[in-house]
Amino acid sequence: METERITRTEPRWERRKEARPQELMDAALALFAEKGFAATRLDDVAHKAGVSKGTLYLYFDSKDELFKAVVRSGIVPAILEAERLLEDFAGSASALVEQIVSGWWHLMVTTHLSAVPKIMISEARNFPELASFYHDEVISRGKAMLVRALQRGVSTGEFRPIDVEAAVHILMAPLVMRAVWQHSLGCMDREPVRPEAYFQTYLGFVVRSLRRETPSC
Amino acid sequence: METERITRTEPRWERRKEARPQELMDAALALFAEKGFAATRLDDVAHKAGVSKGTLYLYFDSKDELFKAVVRSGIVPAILEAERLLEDFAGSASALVEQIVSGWWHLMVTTHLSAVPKIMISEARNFPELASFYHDEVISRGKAMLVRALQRGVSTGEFRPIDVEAAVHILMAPLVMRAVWQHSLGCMDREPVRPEAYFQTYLGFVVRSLRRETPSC
Amino acid sequence: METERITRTEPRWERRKEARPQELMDAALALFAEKGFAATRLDDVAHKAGVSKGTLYLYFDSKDELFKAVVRSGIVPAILEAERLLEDFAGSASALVEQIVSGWWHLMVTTHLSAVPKIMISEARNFPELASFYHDEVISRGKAMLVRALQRGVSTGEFRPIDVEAAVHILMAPLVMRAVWQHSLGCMDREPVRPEAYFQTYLGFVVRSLRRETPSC
Amino acid sequence: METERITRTEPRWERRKEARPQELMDAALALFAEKGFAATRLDDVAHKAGVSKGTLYLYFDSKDELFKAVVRSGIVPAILEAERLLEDFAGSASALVEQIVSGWWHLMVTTHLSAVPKIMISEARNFPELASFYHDEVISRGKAMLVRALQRGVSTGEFRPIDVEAAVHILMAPLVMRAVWQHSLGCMDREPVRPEAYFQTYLGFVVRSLRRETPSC
DNA sequence: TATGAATGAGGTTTCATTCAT
DNA sequence: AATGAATGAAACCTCATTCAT
Repeated sequence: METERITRTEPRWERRKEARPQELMDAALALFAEKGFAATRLDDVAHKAGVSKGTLYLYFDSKDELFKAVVRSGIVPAILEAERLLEDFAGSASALVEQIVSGWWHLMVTTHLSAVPKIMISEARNFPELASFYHDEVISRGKAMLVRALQRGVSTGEFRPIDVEAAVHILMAPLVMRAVWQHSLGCMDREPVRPEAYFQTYLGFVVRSLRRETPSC
Repeated sequence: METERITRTEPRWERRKEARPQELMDAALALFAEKGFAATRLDDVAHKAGVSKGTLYLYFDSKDELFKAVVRSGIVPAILEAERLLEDFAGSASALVEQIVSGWWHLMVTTHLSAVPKIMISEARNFPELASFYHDEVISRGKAMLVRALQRGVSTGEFRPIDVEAAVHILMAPLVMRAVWQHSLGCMDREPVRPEAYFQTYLGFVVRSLRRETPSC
Repeated sequence: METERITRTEPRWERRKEARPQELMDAALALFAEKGFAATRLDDVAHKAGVSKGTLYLYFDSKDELFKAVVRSGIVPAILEAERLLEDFAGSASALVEQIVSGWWHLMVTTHLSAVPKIMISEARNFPELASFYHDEVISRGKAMLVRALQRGVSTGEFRPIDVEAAVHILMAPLVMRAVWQHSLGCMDREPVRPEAYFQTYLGFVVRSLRRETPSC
Repeated sequence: METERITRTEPRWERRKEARPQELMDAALALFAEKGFAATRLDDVAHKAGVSKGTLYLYFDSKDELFKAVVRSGIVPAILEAERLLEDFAGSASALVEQIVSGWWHLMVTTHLSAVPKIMISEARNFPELASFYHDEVISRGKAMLVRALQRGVSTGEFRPIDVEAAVHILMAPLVMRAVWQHSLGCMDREPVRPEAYFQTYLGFVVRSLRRETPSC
């Protein structure tokens, strides 16, 4: 017992109060996205974050609260930033729409947040309160931005007249779907469509779908 | 609330045993779509189908097998019928595309099958074998139909040149997304877009996205 | 597998829907009395009752509900019967008091219900709702019986004037204490006082405590 | 609510480490009495004593040891003092008995020690060793004092002949019960009996129970 | 064939205890 | 001496699965 004193060099654990919540949420985000909420075990979340199960409960009151924290902290900052960016956008309606969809695309490509839409869609029914929160804080506000952009284009005559509400859903679908797909059936694709090709083709579709008809000669 | 049983016309005691599997799969489809796979209890499935939990095991070996049977029996017949219908389609590429998307739309609107894409997307990662099956038997074959239609349009000059693979994903996204939405966050929409408006707007987008550019004067 | 067919003579379990609840409550009563509520494991309760843990949950929603059921089903019938017996009691106040305390003593000696006062006293603070129920349904009604008997004795001059409310507590204390003692420190007594000696001495004290002073000569 | 700290007169930083164990035991006594042993969390004990959980372990090796220390330090000094007081008591047997019960009553009313009988009764079965200690050091010695007093009264003819062992239990029951009651179901009493009324009525009962029968004329 | 009581593995959650700071 | 973050064993509870009836 007293004989080996030098052996233990590294401590059994470290004290990392500040970093823990984010590490745990990152681990949880990944697992929720991969397996869904119910199939994710807290043991695995803790293990992935490099702590024990008990530690998780120092920072989150329950599995539900962890899930909510993951969604809230993951997406709300992004929507806020988007709103700030667009606040005093000066360009054409086309450019504005392109800015919005590019912003979303960029967010999904450069971060792990594409998992959030997937888990929200998968689990909305089991978390009505969270779904309500997500609807109010993310979807409504995201839609509002796009609705305003389309209405501006229509009223200036830059876009043809359209059902703006329907159009927003239709325009966003390929972007949301791509994110969702990556975390579910996408891994089955033998020859997945490359991201750039997908987005460029998508942009081409958006432009042609919206612009005013050029009178044929 | 959750207790509403499958409607039956025959009296209980004459129910032929051949009908049982389908009744159970119907009940399961509804509950899987609503709550997800893990959160659905077999007790509830059995109760909704009007039988006891033990009976369920006379027809399905496990919860997993029930799930697979639901997906398989729900969607494969539909894809088969679609292929048969399109086999000797004679019209233009536009008409062909419209036929395909209308067929899907009709299927989703008139049956409960819109739940299948939702649960496949939600659970694909937990059922790799089933996901593989679904990919091969449903997605690949569905995509193939649309790819052929687009290629035909492009080669005849009816459509502009496009990345056909990407286009298929983008074109289907608003349709799949609509189905998925209904079974998740859709219930949060205060003023949901009416189905007809959605589909008509969608069709307008599809047409304008694909057709050859009219040379401006 | 197929080779040994005669070996298994007794089934893995029996179906005893009717008897289970009482068996479980009996087991729980014994263990709650011995170890207290928190220190009793449901595993042990189930094992003592000869079933598995899961079975317990077929009959009781939670550990709390099991505890409440034990108390309720154990004591309420006894109090009811006591009230019925005393309803048209015709003898003297002394005889009435003796009837009441003898009834309690008999109940404690001939059944396992002496555990109920012990666990109620030990756990009252952790189950305010149950304590309230017990107070209203058992203690209040028990006290009421004794209060009436004492008042009758005082007003007929059979007993000396006393503070009836205080007297009830004091008179019951040796009876309740004896029950409680048996389930806690009693097992430490090297030479426990025999039940009959205890009760006879007690009765002697009661009589002398209550009866009117005989005027000294 | 539970957070009220032990009142301190010295400022925090000067608190001598000698005071800590008693502060912790005071906090523990209160919580053990209120919730029982198992339901008391060491976090709460530490918090109530104004220290952290880790500090508690500097003074007590485990929750069990803390519990034992609480009981030991709470009650042994009291019994010692009682023995000293009674050692050369010169009055009548009646006065001696009254001195003993008054001494107990006073102790229970003026300190928080009434919690000790309650927790010992509740937890005796879970702590056989402690129960044994308590039985030998407290109950036996307390009983011995009363036994001697009664025997003296009987042999001098001041008391009537009685079963002394039984009488001791019966005489103490109303006192012990009152202490126990305060920490359990007592809080349910709508109109609790006032302490003075209780004790005076009790004393009246004791006197009449013990004194020699006055021969009726 | 049909039932539903019984099972028990596996998950979430709590909290006494340890130990890096 | 003091802290409180981290641990992990152990408890409650759920529910897919089995099997006596």
